Parts: sequence; structure tokens; C-alpha cells
Amino acid sequence: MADITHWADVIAEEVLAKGRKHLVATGITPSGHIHIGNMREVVTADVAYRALVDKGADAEFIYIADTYDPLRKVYPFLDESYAQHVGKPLSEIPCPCGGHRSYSEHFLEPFLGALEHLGIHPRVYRADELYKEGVYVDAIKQALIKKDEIAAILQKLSGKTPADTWNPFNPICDECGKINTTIVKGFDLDAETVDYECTCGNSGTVPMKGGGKLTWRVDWPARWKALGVTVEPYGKDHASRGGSYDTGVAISREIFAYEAPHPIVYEWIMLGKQGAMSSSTGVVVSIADMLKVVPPEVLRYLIIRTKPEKHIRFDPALPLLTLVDEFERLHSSDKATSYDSRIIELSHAAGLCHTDIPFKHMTTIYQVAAGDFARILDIVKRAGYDTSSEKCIRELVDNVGNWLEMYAPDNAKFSVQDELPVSSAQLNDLQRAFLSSFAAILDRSGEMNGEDYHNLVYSAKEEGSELNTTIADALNADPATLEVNPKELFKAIYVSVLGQPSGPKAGWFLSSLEKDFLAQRFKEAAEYRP
RNA sequence: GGGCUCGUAGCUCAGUCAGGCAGAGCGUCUGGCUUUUAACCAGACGGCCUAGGGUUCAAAUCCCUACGAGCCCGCCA
Repeated sequence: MADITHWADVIAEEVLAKGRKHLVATGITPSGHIHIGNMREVVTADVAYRALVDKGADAEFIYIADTYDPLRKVYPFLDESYAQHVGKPLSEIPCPCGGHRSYSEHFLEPFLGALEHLGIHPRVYRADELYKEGVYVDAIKQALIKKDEIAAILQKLSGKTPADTWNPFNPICDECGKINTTIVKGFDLDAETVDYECTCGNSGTVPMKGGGKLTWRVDWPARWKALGVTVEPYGKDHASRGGSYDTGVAISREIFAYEAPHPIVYEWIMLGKQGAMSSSTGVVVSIADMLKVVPPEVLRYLIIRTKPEKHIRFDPALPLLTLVDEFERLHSSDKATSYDSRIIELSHAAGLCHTDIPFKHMTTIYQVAAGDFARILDIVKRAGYDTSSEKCIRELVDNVGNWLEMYAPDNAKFSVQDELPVSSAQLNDLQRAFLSSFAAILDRSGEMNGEDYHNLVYSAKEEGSELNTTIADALNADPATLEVNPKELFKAIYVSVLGQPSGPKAGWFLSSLEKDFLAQRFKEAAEYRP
């Protein structure tokens, strides 16, 4: 097999063939909790951007929050009082929680936090600010002048005739504040103003600067031109023939004399067995929810390893562990192909937290420490992991804790019992002898790591070993005929500590607990005879 | 009614851009081993690359058609 080129590098090569200077853009409307499909959009854009930079392009990456779009309806998560705000630009509506300066900011802030989390650092623009600063004024003039041409393009490509009163510019009414109830009556290119009438009965004049917004199908190409966008990913909803990319290409070329950006069409992310994520079916996972359980690198990996035009299936239960394992294995593998390495490299973007603690191991540590961060940190230190970045460990701990709570199957869970479990009464003589001998050795030994514990348990069946000899003495048995099944020994450990017959991999598990606690507990269990 | 994308091992998918012996991980099976909340090591099995046609010395790859799956579009991102 010849060397495989990662899709991001393929895109970068195609784009570079058109020129060296590039602007990768992505945009999302913060009308509600930002959807996971949008995560794919920004990760895709970020990766394309990084690939371009890696190839020596003079590239920039921007994110535009469409804060000037009107609120479409009172979403289920909104109070009924929001009915009065339907039709107003999101940036001009009060925040649902009262803690942000506007409605759009309420949803934008956590999303920007998520971007930071994922190591994605675009220059952020807010559409309302761009309009208010006048960035769109030239495009607005062109659109107003060439209204009929635009209408003709829309009609030709999308097949529907715009209404007589249709206009590419939607003024914001001074009176009711709405943007979707106004009709343009005239404009003045020198004064840079637009006259309108509103269905609320008001009429007036607004400045082109911040007085309204271009309709979506015109806004998009206007933005390409105004900002110089050359690469942009978008969901397949825009990719239909006659869809907004199609009309955007034509409007951009014919009205604004600007070549449309290189398209990257991406597919949706499907959730587990529930199928496509969609707000109408209620199958929705917010980015915040996703980041609660998935380390950011793994989420990037999930998206980066799959070509944009393919569905991604994401299952947050056990398959998540497989995904994390796969990532970690690839990450530390020395026989990864150049293709694998490239995927890891792109997943592990600059500014992203990375610890060397396996997710799976953390599920054990977390439960041993009952979620207490200070104790977790102690255990992690004792296990010899890198603890230089407490922040990274904190993130992993939060992911694991949330995963255990939200998605982990029961058989992945356990809890260390504060008191000796009563089920210890069932232990047989061999198990008791083992526990007391084990405890005695622990008392005398220094710190032990996972492998030490593992080896120590197995030494019980080796004739002549300290543990074997002690057990034989305790039972008054001949070491030569002593039958020791390690399985029973493990069971004794789990029963006395967890009150259940099985548990996490013993080495890791025991080394996560305090040695003195173990010695004490094993002694109690060995002597417990109700 | 139109359109977009996908179809490769039991599962999840690389490989298609740029044609050159059919690939990985997981699962399964076999052997080894110190059984651990999906142990580890070694190996094997596993494919009419959805179907049919075309181009070519050569097709999973390019072209046409059909079928299957998912989704989008009627100015509302």
C-alpha cells in the first residue's frame, strides 16, 4: 500500500493549488445549546487549517457566531415570555439565565469554552458586531442595487419565486425590534440608510451599519467577500442542489465578483444505537455533555479519523472505552504508520491537555478514591504518573467521574467498603490464611507498585516462596501438598475490600489503595468469624 | 418531486482524489501464559470490495445503470 494521505492533507493540497494565502471560516448560530454536529464543523475546519499551516500556507482561521440572526421560535427550553422576542436578533434579546449580556452570549460562552477545551483557537467574530462596525455595508449596497439579479439567481437555482416585497436586506424595526417583519421601501446609497415599513405599524429609516441584516442566502456569500473566506466546511443540509452553497456560489460570483470558498461537506454524527442526531427526534447531545465524558483529544480523534463525508457513530457507553483505548494505544505505539501518526498529531493539537494516565486506569483510581481529588492525586503520584499538570488530571478525573455516573455499565462499577463487608464470613480457611499472611508481608514491605502486588499474589502458589510457606504454616499443611488456586486468592481480596467476588485488575487496584489500610483490612477479614 | 453522501471481513472502518497482488482495529478460533470488571503474547480463520454493464494490458478505485442505506432541499442555516 502506498502512503495514505490524510483527508485534511488532501484538502490542504487542493486548496494550496489555488493559492498560498487562505482564510478558513466556520460559523454557527447560537440560538440554543450548540449541537454536536457543530463540533464536527469546527474540528474539521481546525484540522484543515492546521494542515494548511503545516504545508507552509499563509493561513488564518476564524469563527463567526451568527448572533444577528432572529430567534425563530420559543424553543422548549425557553420560558413562554420569550414569545415577545421571536423575530429579534439573538444579540438583542435578554439572556435566559440573566448572567450574560445577551441571549446569544448565553449559548456562545460555553461553546467558546468547549473550543478552548479542544485546543481550537480561531479568531472569533460576532455577526452583530460585524454589521454594527460596517463590515457589510458594501455588500448591502450591492445587494440592494442588484436585488432583482439576486432574486433571479435564487429563483433559477432553488426554483421558487421570491415574493414581490422580497429584499435581500432585512431592517430591524425601531419600534418592535424585530428583523423578520419589515419590508424595504427604499434606500439612500450616500447616506447609507434604508427605509422600511414594519407589520407592527411602524415605519422608519435605519443605517446600513447595524440597522439590519442580509438574508441568510445573501449573508453567506457577502461574508466570503467581506472577510476573504477561501475554505469553509458546512453540513450537508447546505449541500443540496439549489441549497445555500449553490446559490451562494452564484451570488458570490455574479453579485460580489468573488470566487466561493473551497467546500468541505461533512456528515452528521449518529448517537449510539439511537440513530442520527436530530432535534426533531429529540436525539441530541450537547457539546458540553460530550465533553463531560470524552477527553478532548479523543473527541478530536473520533472526528479526525473519519473522512468528513462519512457518518460517525458515537456510543458513550462501553464503546467509548474501546475508542479511548484505541487512541491511547495508537498514541504510544512505536509501530504506527505515518498515517496513524498524522491522525494522532492532528488529534493532539497545540494547547490541549494530555496526561499519560489511561482512562481505564483512572476509572479504577477514581472509584478507589471515591472521587476525592486529593486522594486521586496521591494515588496517581504513587503510581508514578506524570503529575506536573494538575489541570489535565482534573479534566480526566471529571470525564471519568461523569462517565461512571452517566454511561458506565454496572459491571464497571465498584466501591471500597469503609467497614469490613459481612460477606467476609464466607471466606474459607485457605483464603483466611492467605489474607493474614499477605497482610504480614505488607506490614514489613516498602511501597509496592501494581506489578509487585500482582507477583506477590501469584507467589502464593510457588513452593518455597515466603507467602507460600507462611500460608502452609498457618494451615499446618505440608507445602509440598498445599493446593493454591490464585483465583480464590483474588476473590478473597475483592470480598474483603469491596464486598463482591470480583473487581478491577488486581495490580492496579491494590496499588491504588493505602498499603496500611490493606494490611489492616486483610487481618480483620482473616479473623472475622461471626 | 428534486438533490447530496455512503455501500469494502461478523462489527467499526482505512484504501477510491492519483487504476498496479484486498488492509487495520475489534470480535471469533487455535496455541502459549502468572484468569481480572473487554488480561497479555503468538498465530489462524474470515471478502463475488452491493449488483450489472463499459473503458483499460490492468478496476474496490474511472464512466453508465440498478438496488440498498442515511440525510437534505420548497428562502427558515
